[in-house]
Amino acid sequence: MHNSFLEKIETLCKMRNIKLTTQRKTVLEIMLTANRAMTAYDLLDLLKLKEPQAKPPTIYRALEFLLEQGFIHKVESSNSYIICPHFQDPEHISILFMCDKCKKIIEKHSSDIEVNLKKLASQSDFLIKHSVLELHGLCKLCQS
Amino acid sequence: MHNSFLEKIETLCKMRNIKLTTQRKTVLEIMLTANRAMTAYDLLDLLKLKEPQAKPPTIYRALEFLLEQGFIHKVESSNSYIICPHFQDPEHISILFMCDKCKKIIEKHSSDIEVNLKKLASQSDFLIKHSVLELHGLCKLCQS
DNA sequence: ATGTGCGTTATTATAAAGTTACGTGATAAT
DNA sequence: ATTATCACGTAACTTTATAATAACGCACAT
Repeated sequence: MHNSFLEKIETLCKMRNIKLTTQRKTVLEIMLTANRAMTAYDLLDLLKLKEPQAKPPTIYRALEFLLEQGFIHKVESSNSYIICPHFQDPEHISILFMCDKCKKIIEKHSSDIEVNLKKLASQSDFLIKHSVLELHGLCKLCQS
Repeated sequence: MHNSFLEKIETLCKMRNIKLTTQRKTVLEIMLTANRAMTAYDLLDLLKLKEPQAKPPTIYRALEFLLEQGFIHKVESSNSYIICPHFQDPEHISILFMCDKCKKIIEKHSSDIEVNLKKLASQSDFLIKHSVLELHGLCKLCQS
């Protein structure tokens, strides 16, 4: 199931010479198992099952690490966090389609949109560092 | 200066038959004067100068009203709120270019991007209700 | 004019999300 | 071995937002 995902992450960490500690790996596993966006405190509660001493900074540190490495995204409009299936491609711009009913999130990409955004930015000599593209609405199943 | 903005808002409220109360108007004035994104508590502090009894719910109620009417946007990635200069066009998708250094926000639009986003959404039969497009980086002045 | 309905405002309390500060032990680099 | 850095533990706190309920006040129907 998600073993291959974790294995790839582990390999990548070795290549980057950074430490995927047990704690960080546990948080990743929790997120993989959940397979949906979760808040920091949701994650903290689950982390506590394995590491009862965990406190808010514990989870925020792990999230910071995972965000830096591009393994997860922060979902700004719901203050939550979600696995990024495209961590191999660090420069990608992700577009999140978020169903407001069932809470499912689909990550998509579009080079057309990337090009258009960059064009729009360059018109104002704006240098893009990070993009937050979150589209709220209803998924196919939740429309009927 | 920003009188014309307020006048237009007032006219619009009359047309919609909704009440731009003194409190709500004061909040709008504060936002217009500031001319940048502000957090709810920034706004609350300034509102208190005129209305010392104001409490968190006071500002959140005003913000809720202004958001519903499309007079302001919530900036999700900084938990703040900003005037929307395009309140006349309720269906527009706004793209916010946010300078992480000087905090200035430029709102832009692109029908190309709108079309592309809708196309991408329809590929998954996703029905878009609301868009959060926030691009972080450096503005022209802050790059040098 | 008067009550009644409903939107607005007031007040208290609490929840949710995130940070700061400081210490300790492990690791690794020289 | 020594020192610098990183990861983690812990307590306290700040910031952001919502819940629950009461009181006010105007619109308008009788």
